[in-house]
Amino acid sequence: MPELPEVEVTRRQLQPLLVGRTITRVWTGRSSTFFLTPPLRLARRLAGRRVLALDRVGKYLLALLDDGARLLMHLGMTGQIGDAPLDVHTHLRLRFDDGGPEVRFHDVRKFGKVQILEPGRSSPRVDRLGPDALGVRGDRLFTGTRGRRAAIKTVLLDQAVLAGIGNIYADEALFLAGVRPSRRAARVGAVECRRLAAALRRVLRQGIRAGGSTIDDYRRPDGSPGQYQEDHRVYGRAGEPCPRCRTRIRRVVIGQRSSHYCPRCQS
DNA sequence: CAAATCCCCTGCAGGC
DNA sequence: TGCCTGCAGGGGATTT
Repeated sequence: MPELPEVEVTRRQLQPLLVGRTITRVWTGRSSTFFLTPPLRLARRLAGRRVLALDRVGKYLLALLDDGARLLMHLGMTGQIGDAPLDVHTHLRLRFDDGGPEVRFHDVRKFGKVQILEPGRSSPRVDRLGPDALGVRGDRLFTGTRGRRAAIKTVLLDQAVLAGIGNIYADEALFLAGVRPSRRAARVGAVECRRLAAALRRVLRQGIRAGGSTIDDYRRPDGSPGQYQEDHRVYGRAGEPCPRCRTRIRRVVIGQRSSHYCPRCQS
């Protein structure tokens, strides 16, 4: 479930483990779904490279290398990078010239991805992304939802409109903004868009501060779980009382995704 | 063009 | 106890 906050927490903790260090040895697994760049080529491209920076865009991490290439990484559903477990689900291991701790990419479900982006080149995966959700403003949400007949929840999950929102933070922001997830996106007005944008920024920042949400798989680079799940107001709380009005939280499926909302507070 | 559907992958919960 | 089914979900590809 890594969404923007989980990826950002990963970026911050991973930064000192990658940036400034030179990769000496690379070990890879063989999963063809995980490696967008074939494992042997990826290993050859990484060996000897120094990492200059670690950036995030939406749910993607981008490690800038000293030859101008970039390593694109996505955590998928169950990815963990850093001091991750070493077992059959470990797909990538990086060792460094300083003899310090190795960095591992572990991913049980293999929805995660790694890919080398050669110097000056990008990827449709990145190019397609809308603006990063952490700085979203109401007007962006407003223009991004015009002409969209789909549910507002579905549009929030569209990475081309906003990059970084996933199922949890969409539900949480919609609750804070008082907007029902099933509402048609185009019917959400400018005022509500502004309120929704503020709610998104708020839940994303709160999520980062709490170290992300750990439902079952997510772990920070050091292996510790996040804490934001404790603060979830509606996500995963179907049947529990709304924290604002005590009405039972409802769970419905919207766009193949479970959605949670308060039928009284959200319209 | 938008939206709906399918698929990838694995562990786990629930039913019998 | 063990087997089977269904579900979770990010996101790309395909179909409607």
